[in-house]
Amino acid sequence: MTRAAAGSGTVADSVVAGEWPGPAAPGRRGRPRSAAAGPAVIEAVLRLVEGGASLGELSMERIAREAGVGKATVYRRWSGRTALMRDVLRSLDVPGPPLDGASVRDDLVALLEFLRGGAAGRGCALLRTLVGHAGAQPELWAEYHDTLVRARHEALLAVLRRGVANGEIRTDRDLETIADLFTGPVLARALLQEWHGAPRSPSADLVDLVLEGVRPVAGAGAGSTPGCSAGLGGGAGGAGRRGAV
Amino acid sequence: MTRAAAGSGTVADSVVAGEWPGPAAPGRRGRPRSAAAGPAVIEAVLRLVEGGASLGELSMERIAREAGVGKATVYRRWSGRTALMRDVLRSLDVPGPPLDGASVRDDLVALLEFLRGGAAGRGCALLRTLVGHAGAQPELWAEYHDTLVRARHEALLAVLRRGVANGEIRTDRDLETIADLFTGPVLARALLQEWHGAPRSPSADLVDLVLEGVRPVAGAGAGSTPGCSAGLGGGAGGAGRRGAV
DNA sequence: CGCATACGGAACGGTCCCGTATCGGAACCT
DNA sequence: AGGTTCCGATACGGGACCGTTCCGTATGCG
Repeated sequence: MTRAAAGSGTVADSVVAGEWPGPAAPGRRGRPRSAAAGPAVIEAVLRLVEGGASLGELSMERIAREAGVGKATVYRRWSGRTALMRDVLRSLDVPGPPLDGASVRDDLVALLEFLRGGAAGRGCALLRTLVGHAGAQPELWAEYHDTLVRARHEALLAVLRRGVANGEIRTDRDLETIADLFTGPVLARALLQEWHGAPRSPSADLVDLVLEGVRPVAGAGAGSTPGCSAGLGGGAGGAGRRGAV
Repeated sequence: MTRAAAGSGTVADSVVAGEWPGPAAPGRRGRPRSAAAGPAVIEAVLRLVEGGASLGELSMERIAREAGVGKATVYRRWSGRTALMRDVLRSLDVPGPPLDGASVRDDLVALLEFLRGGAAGRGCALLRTLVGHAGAQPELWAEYHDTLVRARHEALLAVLRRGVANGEIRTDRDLETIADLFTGPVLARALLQEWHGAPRSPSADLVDLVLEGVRPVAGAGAGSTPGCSAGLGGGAGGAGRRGAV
């Protein structure tokens, strides 16, 4: 095991070496498994997907070659392509951003910025690849959805509910629809745009624009409606905060 | 030619039979090409993609089988998979909705409704498939983008510019960002959601919410800001129109 | 009618991949 | 040292697909 683990251990850093699949018994007798081979394979998959490969082009042979690993070593750790892809997904399951709860607006900005960051690099490449194969590999998509999407969606809904309680968000619209207003533009741009140096407007602008739209209308919503023209002026930049808790 | 053209000619209806690729000379001598085979192949590709097949699973043999057509017949009309896919994309190039220009809001609703409709059926399946393979097949994605995306994006921008001229849309934000606010939620939901009976909030709600957010803020934007609390009340349903021209 | 061409079907050689097996060597435990 | 296991590499039989070519048949033009 020399050629593996050549890349900067992006994954290896976040995973305890040795906890990879397979019968890694404690009282093992012979030569122990290389701690680097597993992460090297995961990393190779991510590198290939990032390079634009679709799932169909991800042959086990190519993965092993890219990882600098024998094919048998891959099969020794994973039962097949499905099990491997599952662990690739889990390797991307990083905790979400801290939401201090001080300001709904700031939490939304943090969430969207986190989403954009995750959707920018290899996360975006994987998301695109999986979206394209969601029909062909439903359980893989379900795994992705349950592992990476659901938690963040729940976090977003929690923030939005706080906004509703504060009176910053109108109650006469479905909360899921409002959530789509925030995440939709970020996801759509990540998925569809040139995704190589694509221009990105700041998350703060997006949040401010949408917040303006989902604010309770006068004479309708429940809570206290902030002053109608209290918004920031016309200037650019992420000027004043609005409606803190 | 008996088994082809079995499906309801969804594509054949919109294409002049006989204009399909290949040396279809006018003064041809022998047996003329079947007018049904070409559309049957296109239809088969769409059917397969709609059924969840990724590009890698779209073998020429499977396409021919699905179309009830010999493989040689496919190769007689198209030089290969790339040329075939190009024509599949073009078969989906339907004209956009009529934008009467009477109301910016109504035009936006019409555009989004059209977008959602196109992104709901086979258009959505093809979009997902292509997004997944955009890295592997850049020229195919470029063809899709130029054929189907660009025109509608330009139409949307034109409507938004009218909104700017009317004073319905603030000028201190990038128009592309504002366009993303409208299209992003629709596209993201079409691409990511369960896409089998996925719940959809009406386009009108989306337009009204976003329009509220992109309205010029008091004391800043150029045009006349419509009355602050002029919006519709809290009720559900697609109530009153706002800010007609 | 007769010919030219298209048709569906089947086969070709070639390439790639799968999942398994086997190799010589290397690493680790007892 | 000896035994055991993992390592990368390579080879295997089986299968799918590619793009082409050849059938025997069907069909329309001149």
